[in-house]
Amino acid sequence: MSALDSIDAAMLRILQQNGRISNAELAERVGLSPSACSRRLDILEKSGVISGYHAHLSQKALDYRMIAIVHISLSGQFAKTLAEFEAAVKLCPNVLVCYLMSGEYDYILRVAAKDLADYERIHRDWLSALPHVVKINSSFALREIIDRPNVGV
Amino acid sequence: MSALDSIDAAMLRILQQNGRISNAELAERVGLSPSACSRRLDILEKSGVISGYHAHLSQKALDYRMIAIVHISLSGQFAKTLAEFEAAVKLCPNVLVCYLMSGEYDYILRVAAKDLADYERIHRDWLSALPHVVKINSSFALREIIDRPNVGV
DNA sequence: CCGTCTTCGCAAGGACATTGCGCGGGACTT
DNA sequence: AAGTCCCGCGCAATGTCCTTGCGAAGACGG
Repeated sequence: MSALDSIDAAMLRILQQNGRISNAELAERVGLSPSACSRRLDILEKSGVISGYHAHLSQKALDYRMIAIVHISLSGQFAKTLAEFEAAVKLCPNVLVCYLMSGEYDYILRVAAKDLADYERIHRDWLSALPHVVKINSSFALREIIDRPNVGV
Repeated sequence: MSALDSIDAAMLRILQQNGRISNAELAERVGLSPSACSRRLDILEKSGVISGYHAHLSQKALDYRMIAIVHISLSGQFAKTLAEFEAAVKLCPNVLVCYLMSGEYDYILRVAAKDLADYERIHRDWLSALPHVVKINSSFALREIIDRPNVGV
């Protein structure tokens, strides 16, 4: 996998903001012929630099309307403890985001649920079953103020 | 704007997972002719149900590598106080996500920065300038475990 | 029972994506 | 410095796809 040059970077910047742009227009905006652009795009996709394309829906169209922010502390910071926790949390499909954090808690999770009953199920079946957890703190999003896919978009 | 039927819902579900699928294949997977599918997609986009399409990049390709989670408390919960804060926070391009929350803090923000110096600038120029703030608590993501665009993807 | 409205499928024309091919410029060797 | 290799480009062609106009079928209400 070779390094990204400035044309690749321009392509990525455009595709972050408009993932459904046609190859022809993308080529024009980065100053390439459509064929060269198509070949570069193919490389970016196959090498994994672009991991996918996704439609961004307005909140009223979403099935999963409820967002919970979950702070979790583990019983230790040993590599094995972290690895076991992370392997388990990856299996829960409702966890959209999970970061290992600095600060008071070890992990922060963003969990999507359809409603409160659905969240109760997720909490019971998934979150409570995560290994090495000593503290779980759930907060709910009352309202979404901003949800941008990328910086400055 | 009419309600979404089951075909619209199927289209949205597919487009959430593959935003660059061709109209022809999308039509086939929801059981419509390409022309009918194209017209429905046009309506979904123009009515705002689909707010955009975005390429999802692997973290190594991103300019903005550093993620900060910022908890903020305001001096009150009056509608005017919240509205003024929200109007101000929307102006900062580095704030990717902002929720009004239940729990200890009033707002939680996900902020993207290029590096620590960039974050220091954002904190100084934007976050510190937000109105009615009485407490700011920044934590940094040490490692990304999960970053899914949608449930179960 | 008829008019209207909506949404479908079909067909055509124009745009688009992709692949093979040949060229040119840079790097490296002799 | 000349030769060679190799990577990436543009061009061209072909097959596919997207879109729009058109007519028909069904739902609904007067």
